[in-house]
Amino acid sequence: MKILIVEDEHKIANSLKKGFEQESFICDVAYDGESGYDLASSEEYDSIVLDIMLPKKNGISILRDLRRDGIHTPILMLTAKGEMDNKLEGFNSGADDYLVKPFSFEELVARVKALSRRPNEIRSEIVKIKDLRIDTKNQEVKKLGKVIQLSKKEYQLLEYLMKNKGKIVSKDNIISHVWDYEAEILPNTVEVFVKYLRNKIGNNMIKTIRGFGYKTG
Amino acid sequence: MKILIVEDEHKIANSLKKGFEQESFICDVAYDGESGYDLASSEEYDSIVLDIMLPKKNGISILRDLRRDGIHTPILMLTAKGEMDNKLEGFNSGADDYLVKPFSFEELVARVKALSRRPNEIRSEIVKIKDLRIDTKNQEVKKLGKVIQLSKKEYQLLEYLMKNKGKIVSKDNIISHVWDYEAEILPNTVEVFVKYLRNKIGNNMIKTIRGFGYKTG
DNA sequence: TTAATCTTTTAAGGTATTATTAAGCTTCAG
DNA sequence: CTGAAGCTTAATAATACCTTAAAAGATTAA
Repeated sequence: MKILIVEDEHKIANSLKKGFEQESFICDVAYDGESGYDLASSEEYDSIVLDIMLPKKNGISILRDLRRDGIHTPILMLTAKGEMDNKLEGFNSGADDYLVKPFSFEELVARVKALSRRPNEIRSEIVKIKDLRIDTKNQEVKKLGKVIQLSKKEYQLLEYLMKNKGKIVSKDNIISHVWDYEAEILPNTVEVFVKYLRNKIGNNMIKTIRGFGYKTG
Repeated sequence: MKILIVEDEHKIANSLKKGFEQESFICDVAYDGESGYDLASSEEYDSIVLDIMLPKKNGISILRDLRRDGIHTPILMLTAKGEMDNKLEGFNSGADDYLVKPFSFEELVARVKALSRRPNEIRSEIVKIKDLRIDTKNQEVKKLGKVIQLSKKEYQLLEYLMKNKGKIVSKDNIISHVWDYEAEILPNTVEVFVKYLRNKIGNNMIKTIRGFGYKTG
């Protein structure tokens, strides 16, 4: 179980870290909004504990940006009492839970555990190559943050290629995985769809390995 | 703080009751599904602890009916290990938390406290997109402050779409969530209801993602 | 109850998009 | 140079979705 704590008060942050480690969590800490956002974007966490008031980039902005990026890691917001008005705002930006300071550490742990235990069907898997990322839950493809519209077959083909990034996949392979079990499809159909994809996501993403198949990543 | 425990094993139920009373909770117990449902409908509780396997009416059915009745009391589900598949189902039917047996009593208390402490903002959740807002507590939909009259199914569909705003929901998804568990409904029915909704709330709210489903927000 | 009204579901026709095939062209290895 | 493998484009077939209307179920009022 790995979590991220984003909290600018070093004293609080460190005692939280200690506490969670005692509960056998693996625990990263960020002391400002920007590095919090960067870590949350690049690492895979089971949950994120996120303070609202932060230097450089506030918690709500982080939350909003992460969700926009297609990152659905469960997030628990920490709010000071005076920030009460932000609660609704936080929820509306996609927080999964929140806790008002001061809170008992036991309660925080219980909630984080609850969040992390949520079945991952709710969360989504994200595969990315270069500047292209697909969100397998939302079946959404983005290049440099811009959504690319794909048809169903195009999407399925791309997902298959990207899930096998680094490997060479033959046309037969593709046919048996992307089309129905015993679909009678010409290899040319695959070529055509590769062409469609290249038109949409760029020519440099899918490489042809003559005689063997295609390779991505 | 008043809670309801619905558990058919008298031994467990009674020891839970004792434990909670020591934590100064007021505590009702029901030993089967039907009386559990009746109590939950007629009394006001801060939280409900609900076993899944129950005589007469199972936990998921109780949960679903309560939510349908507009009762949003926080509910914590108890699941035996073998019932793991039901977790998702539980969450999807509107459970707020769940615990897998066997669990420590301390953890149960912590979670129930956490649930009961949740402010009503969560329960009567207000979801809004653009100039449309729905109040899930009152099942009221407003556009630019003006109330929009929706039929039951129309409302349920809209709520489901808006609770998943930003995500693509497939017709199958919609069918299994908005209609009854084993309802035999044609995909066309969903299309028709989308049309009805669009007529009432405007065409720009629900986007069609051909081949995948619909997206809101 | 019965009629009147509203809601839910099915059915059928139309349209636009997507999937597939075919045919000619290009590239590359031998 | 040649033949196989792959690329590309356009044409055709299939299908998803929209729309309208009407049938089937509920609900309400008289």
